[in-house]
Amino acid sequence: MSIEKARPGDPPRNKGRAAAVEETVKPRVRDRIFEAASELFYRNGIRGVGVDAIVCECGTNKMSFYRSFESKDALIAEYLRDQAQGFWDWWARATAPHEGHPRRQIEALFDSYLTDTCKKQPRGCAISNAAVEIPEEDHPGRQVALEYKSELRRRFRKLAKDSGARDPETLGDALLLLLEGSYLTRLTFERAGPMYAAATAARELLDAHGAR
Amino acid sequence: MSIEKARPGDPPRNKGRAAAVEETVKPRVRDRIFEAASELFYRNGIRGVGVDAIVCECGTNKMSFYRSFESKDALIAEYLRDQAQGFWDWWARATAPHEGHPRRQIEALFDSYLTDTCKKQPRGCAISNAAVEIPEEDHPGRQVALEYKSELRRRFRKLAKDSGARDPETLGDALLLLLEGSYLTRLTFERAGPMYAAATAARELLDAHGAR
DNA sequence: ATAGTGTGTTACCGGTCAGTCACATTACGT
DNA sequence: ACGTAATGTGACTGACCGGTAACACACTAT
Repeated sequence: MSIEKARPGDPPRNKGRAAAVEETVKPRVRDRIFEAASELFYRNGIRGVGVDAIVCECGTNKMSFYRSFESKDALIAEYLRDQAQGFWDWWARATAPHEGHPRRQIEALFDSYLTDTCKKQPRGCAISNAAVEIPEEDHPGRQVALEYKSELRRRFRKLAKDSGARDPETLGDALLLLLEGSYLTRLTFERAGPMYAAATAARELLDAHGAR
Repeated sequence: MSIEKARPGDPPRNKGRAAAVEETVKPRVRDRIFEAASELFYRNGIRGVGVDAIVCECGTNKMSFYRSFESKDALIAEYLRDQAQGFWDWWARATAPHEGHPRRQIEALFDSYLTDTCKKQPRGCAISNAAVEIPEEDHPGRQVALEYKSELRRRFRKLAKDSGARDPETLGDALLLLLEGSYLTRLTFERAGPMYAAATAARELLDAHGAR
């Protein structure tokens, strides 16, 4: 419904791209597919994007798709792994300037989320969305989501502990809830949404737990 | 993948049900369809459930379906309205015993969520899930989700204000984030998940804002 | 020049999707 | 007993789904 389905017609919008002066002038088909799939998966949801739409978007064909990926489900799993990696990279960038100051790292995460991530990610957290879209227990993408979430919990609890919080498990979990809630509300509140309360609430919780 | 698809074969599991002694011994087809659809939608996701699966589950057929509902999308919208109503009913039940004590009402909501709702709702919030599954802006179910979320925000902010919080908008939004996050984490953390930090965090935030 | 590798083309498979048709059957109120 | 309303049956449409087959082309390194 109203989601523009790509038809073999014509938007091979990455085909004859202006050859960059770089030496690697040839983005392999596999990379083009992966990039197009990532964008479509995020925008329209995993289940809402078919293989045809993906190959159509990057101007290739289904055979090339199945020469590069074992199956659509395998691509989904890889997409989620890539999203997770991107998140950890962001995490590292946000916390790096405050090495050794766990409380400031936590604050930086929430601040950075609001100023950067939140604006670029209108559809919330790709991995959480996948967890919603994939109810099948044995889907290859589900394991990725599970590992990502428990690692996220582990990190928040670690930071809470390092900050000297009185109850680091509860504080870490609460911070996780705030972040997850923030991602989720991006889906229904366009701008000026409740996610802007996250950073403030995080600081209040840090104070309540005596984090320093 | 591994989600059991209903086939016309045989689980009309509600057809010749034991006639209750009640007077309304005849659940109309429409109601049977709606009930089956609600359960399937929640369990397997909206997009993961076809019309065939629904009518098969309650032992009827597609014609009866389209005699009762204009379309699948219309049924989805009605399903979401019903879910929202159920949520508001729960809200009323949880807050009623503490009429006139907004802070206690907020605490009761979080306590009730953890003791009741959370256990019965292994797939989180049906409406949030729908917001993830439906990217189409003009889908009839989307408007329902939007209204529900903004009403939820309004209520939390109202309670926060009535409790005398110093910054009721921020507090209300933060409480909303905690609840949303709790629902979402149900999808990836089976038990002993981070949602159990929600009630504690809510109390800490209430304290931080001087709510009484 | 040639061989290999990567890529594109077209057609196809079986299955599922939402939705509709004409028609047969049941249930119920009177 | 009869009429009517509710429900069931099976076949069907056109579109899309994930996935595959056989074959043609283009580039590049030797």
